[in-house]
Amino acid sequence: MSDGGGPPTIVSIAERAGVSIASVSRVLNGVGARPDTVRKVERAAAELGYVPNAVAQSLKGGRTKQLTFAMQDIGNPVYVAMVREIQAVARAAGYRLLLHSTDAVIEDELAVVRSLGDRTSDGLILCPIRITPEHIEVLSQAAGPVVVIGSLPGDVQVDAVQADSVAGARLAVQHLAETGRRRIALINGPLDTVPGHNRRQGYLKALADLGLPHHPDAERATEFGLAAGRTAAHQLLDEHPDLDAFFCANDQLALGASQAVHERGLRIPEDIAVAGMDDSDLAQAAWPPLTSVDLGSVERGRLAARMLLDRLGGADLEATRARRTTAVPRLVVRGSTDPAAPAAPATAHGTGTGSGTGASA
Amino acid sequence: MSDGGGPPTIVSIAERAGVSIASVSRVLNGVGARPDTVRKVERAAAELGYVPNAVAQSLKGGRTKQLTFAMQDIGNPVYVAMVREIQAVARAAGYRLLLHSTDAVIEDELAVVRSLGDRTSDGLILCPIRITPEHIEVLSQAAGPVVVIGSLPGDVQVDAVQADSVAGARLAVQHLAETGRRRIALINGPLDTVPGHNRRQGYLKALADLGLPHHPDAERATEFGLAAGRTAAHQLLDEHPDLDAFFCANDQLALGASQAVHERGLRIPEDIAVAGMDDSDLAQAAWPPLTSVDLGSVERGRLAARMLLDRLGGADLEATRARRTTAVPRLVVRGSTDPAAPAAPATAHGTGTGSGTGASA
DNA sequence: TTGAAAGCGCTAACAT
DNA sequence: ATGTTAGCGCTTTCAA
Repeated sequence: MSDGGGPPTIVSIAERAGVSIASVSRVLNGVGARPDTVRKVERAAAELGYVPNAVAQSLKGGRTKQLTFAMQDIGNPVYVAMVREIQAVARAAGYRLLLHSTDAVIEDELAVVRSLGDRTSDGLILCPIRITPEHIEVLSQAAGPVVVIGSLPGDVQVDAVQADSVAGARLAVQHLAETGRRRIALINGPLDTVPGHNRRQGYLKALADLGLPHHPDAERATEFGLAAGRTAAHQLLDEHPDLDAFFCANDQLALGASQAVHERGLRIPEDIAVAGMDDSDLAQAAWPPLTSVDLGSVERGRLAARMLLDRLGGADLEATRARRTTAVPRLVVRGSTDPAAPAAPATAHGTGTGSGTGASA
Repeated sequence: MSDGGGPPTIVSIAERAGVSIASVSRVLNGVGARPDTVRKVERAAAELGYVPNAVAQSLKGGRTKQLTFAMQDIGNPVYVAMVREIQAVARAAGYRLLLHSTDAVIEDELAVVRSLGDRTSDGLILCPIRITPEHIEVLSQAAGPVVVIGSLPGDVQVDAVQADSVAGARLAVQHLAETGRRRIALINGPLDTVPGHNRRQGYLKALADLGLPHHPDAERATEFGLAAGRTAAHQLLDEHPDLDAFFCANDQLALGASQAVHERGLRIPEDIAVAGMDDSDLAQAAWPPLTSVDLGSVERGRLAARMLLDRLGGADLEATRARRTTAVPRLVVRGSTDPAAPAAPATAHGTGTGSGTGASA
C-alpha cells in the first residue's frame, strides 16, 4: 500500500503510476513522454507530495547548486552588504548560499578553500584579511573555482575583485582639504592588514599632493572598531587641540571618533570634520550623517558573484585566464564635513538595510 | 598510473594502497584496521590530496550537516545578530549554514519550508514576518524539523522562540516616565506586523499603568526604517511641539527620529528623549548613544539553533512535543534618555559587530 | 516512447 | 582484519 516508510522517491511514484523510474525521471525533467504517461506521473507525484532529493541529484550531476561566501565576521556592515548582493545574484541563478565566518583565523580561511574538495559547494567567494604565501598556494590548487574579494599578486591565476582603498582615501582627504581643513589626523586600523596599509598610503599621498605637512604623531593605528576610534580621537585631541579633521579608515572608527568629539563639547563639522570609509549603513544613520567613501561593497559582491557564476556556467570560459576587476571608489558627502549637505539621501540608490521589521514578536 | 581523471575517491586510494575500498573507508573513519593497512591508506590519501565527497556521504547517511536560516533581509541588524550566533552554534556542532532571504514574500517563506523536502538541509530556522494559516499548515507537515523565531499559536506543534515585545516596550516607556517624561509619542512600523502590533500594545499598557493619557494623534505607524522615523518625528513635532519623548519601535526609526530632533536644533535628551528597540549595533554607535531595549536577538538565535540541533541529535527527543521559549527583554539605558549614562559600554557583553577590517584592498 | 541497468562516491552489512 | 556487495535517489545511456 504505497508509503514505504520514508519520504516519496521516484520509486514510490513509479509504483503508484505504474511506470518505470526512468519514465518518472523523464516526466519530472520535462523530457519527451506520452501525454498519458505524463499525466499519470504528475498525478502520482502530486498525491505523494514528492520533492526531488537534491543530494541525490547532486551526486549524479556533480554540482550542488550551492556557493560559499567566506569572510571573517558577518557582523561587519561591509560584509553584510556583500552577502545581500551575493545572495541575490546567486539566487537569481538558482544557487543557494552557504555562509562561512572565519573569525579572521588564517588557518580557517585556508581550510575553507581546501574544503571546496568536499564538493559541498560548486564555488567559493573568499574575503581574506591578509594574503599569505600559503593562501597563494592553496588557492592555486583549489578543487573548484574561487573568486577573491581583495588584492592578489598579479601572477596568481585566481579571479579577484578589489577595492581601490588608496584612491578612496585620497578622495576623502582631498575633500577635507578642499573644504578648508589643514590639520587632518588619521585614525586607522592595524597597519599589517591590506586595508590598513592602503588607506594610510592614500592618506599620505593626498597630503603630499596637497602640499600639507605630514605629522607622524597625528596618526593612530589600533583596531577597526568603534571603541578604538573613540579612544584614538580623545588621545589625538589631547595632544593636538588644533586638529580640524579626522580621516578614519572605516565608518566604525569614524563614529567612535565622532563620539569623542561630541563628548568634548566640540561641534561637527564646524570645529572638527569627520570622514569615514565604506559608506556602510551606519554612515547615514549617524548624526550628523557621516561623510564616507563608498568602496563599492555592493558592487564588489555583485561582480564576484557574477565572475564565479561565469566560471561555473560557460564551459568555454573554464580555461580563461584569471580576471581582475577594481571597483571605483565614490565620495559621499554628508553633514559630518559639510554643514550644507542635505540630511536626506540626495539620490535613491537602494538604501540598504532599511525597512525590515524588528523581527518577530 | 593512477589519476583516473576526476578528483581522488576511495577507489583511487584503494588502488594506490593496494587494499579494498572498504578498508579505505574504515581507516578514514577510524574503525579498526591493522596498523600496516592504516599506514598505507593514510599515505595514499595524503599523496592524492583526498577530500571525502560530502555529497556522497550525505546521500548515504541521509543527513547533510547543513542548517538553513531564512529571514526577510540580511540587511537588518537584528538578523545579522541572529545569523552570527546561529552560525557559531551550528558550526560548533559541525553544521554548515545556508542563508535564505525571503524579501518578506510570504510565498517565498512557504517555499522555504517546503524545500526542506529536497533534503538540502537537515533543519530550518524560520523568521516569518507574519503568520498566516498557510504557514501553520505548511509548518505542521514540514519534511524536517523547523524552529520558528516568532509567535506561533499555542496549539501548533512546532518549536518556537519568541521575543516579548510587549514587555520590552513597557520597559522603555516606563523608563521614559520614570525619568520625568509625560508626553511620549510612539513611532511605529506597520500595525499589521507582529512586532508593530505588539510594541504598540506594550506602549498602550505602559501608558495605562502609569496613568498617562493616550493621545491617538501622538502615534505614527508607517514603515520600519530610518527615513520613516525622521519623517514621522518631524510631523509629530510640527503638530505637538510639547512632546518630550519619542518611543520608537526599533532602532532605525529611533535614529531617524533623532536626526529630525537634531535638525530642529533641539537637544537629546534635554529637550526630547529618544528610545528605540532591538539594541542593534546602531544604538551604541549613535550620538548620543541610543537607549534601547534588547529583545534578545542573540539569545533567540542561540536558543533556536540549540533547539534545532536537539531535534536533530537526540533520537529520543524526536517525538517530544513542541517547545516554546521566550527571551526576556532588557532595557539598556544610554545617553539618549539619560545625560548621565556612561558613553562607553558599562559591561563587556560582546559588542557585536566591532572589529573587522573594512574588508579588502 | 519506454524499461532495464549502470553508476555518481560513499558506508555498512555480510562473508571470508 | 579484510574483501565483496548492496544500496542511498537520481539521471542517462542503451535496448527493445
